[in-house]
Amino acid sequence: MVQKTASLRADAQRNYDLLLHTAEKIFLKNGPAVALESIARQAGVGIGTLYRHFPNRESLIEAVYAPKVLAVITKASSLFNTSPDKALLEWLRMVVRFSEQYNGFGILVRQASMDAHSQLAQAGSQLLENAQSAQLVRSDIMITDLLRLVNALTSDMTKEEVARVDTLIEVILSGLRSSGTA
Amino acid sequence: MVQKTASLRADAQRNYDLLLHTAEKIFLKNGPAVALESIARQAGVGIGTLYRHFPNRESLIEAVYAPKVLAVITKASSLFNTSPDKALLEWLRMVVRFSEQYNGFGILVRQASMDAHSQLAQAGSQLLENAQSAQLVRSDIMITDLLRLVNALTSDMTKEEVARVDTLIEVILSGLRSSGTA
DNA sequence: ATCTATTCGGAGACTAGCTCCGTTTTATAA
DNA sequence: TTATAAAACGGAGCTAGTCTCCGAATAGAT
Repeated sequence: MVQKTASLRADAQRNYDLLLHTAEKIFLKNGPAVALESIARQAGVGIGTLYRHFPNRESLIEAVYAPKVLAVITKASSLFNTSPDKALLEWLRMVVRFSEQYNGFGILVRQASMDAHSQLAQAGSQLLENAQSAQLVRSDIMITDLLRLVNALTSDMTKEEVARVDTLIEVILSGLRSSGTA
Repeated sequence: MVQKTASLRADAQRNYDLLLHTAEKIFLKNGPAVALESIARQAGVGIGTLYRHFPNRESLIEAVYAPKVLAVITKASSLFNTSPDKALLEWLRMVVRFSEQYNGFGILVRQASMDAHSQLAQAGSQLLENAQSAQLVRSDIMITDLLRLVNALTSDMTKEEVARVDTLIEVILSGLRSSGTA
């Protein structure tokens, strides 16, 4: 049960949760462009109720993906004191895994919530800076570059393309190691 | 004047051209999601006429970008007998330039026309194979990987992000040079 | 049990995609 | 020329989806 704010009325809280769970299920199955009416219907509430809790599609997407974003951010913290190259690599792998699993969530997050996206960027930039201080990654790279590459990599993929992801990450990572501007 | 097929009636040909030019202008300014009605209106024809010539959004996009795709394919041929690494690099630069200029045209093309996309892929794969034969690019890369990376790079960019493109291409290209699976 | 603030939910306004078909225009040939 | 048939036009109108508004229903406090 996810509390939206302090003290919603019981029915409101119930419907909020129902909508969130239903939306996640449907987004996963049909992508984020499904008719919002169908989410409301399947959750057993009226369309008006959906729009009261989530005034537009973005805010619903944001709410659905917030826990995932949080997980990725937490992961970054937990990796902060491990060896810089492995930390960055492992973190990027996690971002990619989420992005695969949740149908390009990185891009969704970017479109739906600048706020969530910049939190993500901030978390990652710690790891990137560590790797750069250790001379493991060229110095002219910014975290937004990495997120762009990695998110773009995984958006809108067919089954066969998913199989290529590991190779492509390797390419990117080994590209990152090269000299830089100097 | 672009002939659609042999012998259209004069008014039909005129409207076809008008729609194409108007669509290109509007896509460039407002992106490919604009209301098709607005294209018809600005071209001075009825919406029915637009749909007769272009039965859906994809076919209009495909028609608008076809000359660009052709240019990129032609470029690939013209580079075929130059030094393999430079050829591939220059070709990818051209793809990226188009993609910047035409608002992520690579991805559009992929979504709008599997056919155009696979022609693009075929043209590029010649250059890629040359580079791989010369041991300049790791052998486990496919042309679709490259197109995906490069298109991903340039889709949906803000002004500041455009400035990062050169760096990111460098990253990708230097990543491509590394060992491979062996 | 009563009352009031909160929430519900669907009717309906609005927008964009797309189709259908009566009207208009072009090309042809008499 | 003019008549005619085929081709093309274009917008009314259908569908589907987003989003709003407000009378009805409900929770929870007294």
